[in-house]
Amino acid sequence: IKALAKGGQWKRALQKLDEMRGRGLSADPVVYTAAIGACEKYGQWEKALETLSKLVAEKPPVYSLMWGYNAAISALGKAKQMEGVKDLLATMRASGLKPDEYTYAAMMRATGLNGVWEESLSMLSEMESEGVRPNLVVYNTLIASLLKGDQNDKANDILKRMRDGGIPPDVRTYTTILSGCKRAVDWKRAESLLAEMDSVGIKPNSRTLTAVLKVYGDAGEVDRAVALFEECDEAGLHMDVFCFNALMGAVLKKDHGDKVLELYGMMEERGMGPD
RNA sequence: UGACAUAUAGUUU
Repeated sequence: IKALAKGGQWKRALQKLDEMRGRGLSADPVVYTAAIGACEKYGQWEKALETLSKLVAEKPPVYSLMWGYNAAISALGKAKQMEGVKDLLATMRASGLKPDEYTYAAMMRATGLNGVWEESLSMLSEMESEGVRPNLVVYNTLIASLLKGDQNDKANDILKRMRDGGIPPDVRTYTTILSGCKRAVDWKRAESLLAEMDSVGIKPNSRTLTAVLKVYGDAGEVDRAVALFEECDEAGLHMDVFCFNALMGAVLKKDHGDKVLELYGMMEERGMGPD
C-alpha cells in the first residue's frame, strides 16, 4: 500500500486495503495509517475519512484508533479542512481517546496552514491543561504557525519556553526561526543564530542555508549571501536546487546578471536542472 | 528474531 501510494496510485492502494478486508484480514493499524497517508499525499481527504470509518468499524484497540485519528487529522489538516479537523478532535474525545503529541502537532499544523495562529496557541494551553507535555515537534510546529502569522515575538517566547523546559532546539527549529527573519535588520540575528548552532554542534543543512540566503537577500546583503554559500559549499554541505534558487534570487537584487549565469552554470555542472 | 505506519522547517512576494 505504501509502495502504491509512493507511485501515485492512491486508488489502487485503497483497493488493496479493501481486498484485505474482503478476505477477513484483521485491522493492522499500520495498513490503515499507510492508506490514510496515501489519501493525504494526494489531497483525498474524503477518502481519508472513509478509511478512518472502516478502521473504526473494526473496533480495534485504543492505540490503533489513536493512530487512525491522528493520521486523519493530519490528512484533513493538510487539505485545510478545518471543520472536519475539529470534528475529528471532538469525536476522538467523545470516544474516550486522549489526544497525544501527534494529535496536537497535527492540529497546530492545520491551524497554522489556515492562518489562525491564535488557535495554535490555544492548542498549547489545551495540551498543558490535559497534562500532555509538548515535545520538540509540537514546539517546532507551533513556532512555524506563529511565524506564518508574523507573530515573531510570540515565536521567540515559545523558543524561550522550550529551552527553559529542557527541550533544546534542533535544526528544524533554527531553520524555522531563520525563515521568520524578514525585516532588513534581521540578518544580524540570523548570523547570531548560525553562530549559536555552531556552538551547540547543530549543522545547518540545505534548508537552513536556503532560509539564511533569503534573509540576506531581503536585507540586501548580497555579498554576505555569496560568502556564506561558498563557505557552506567548501564545508561539504549538500547543495540542492533550492539553495541555488535562493542565492540567485539574492544576487538578482543587485542585478548581477553575470553572477546569476555563473551560478546557473555551476548548478547544471553538478547535475541539477532548473525546477 | 525481523520488516512496515500517523505530526514540524527552506527558494519562486
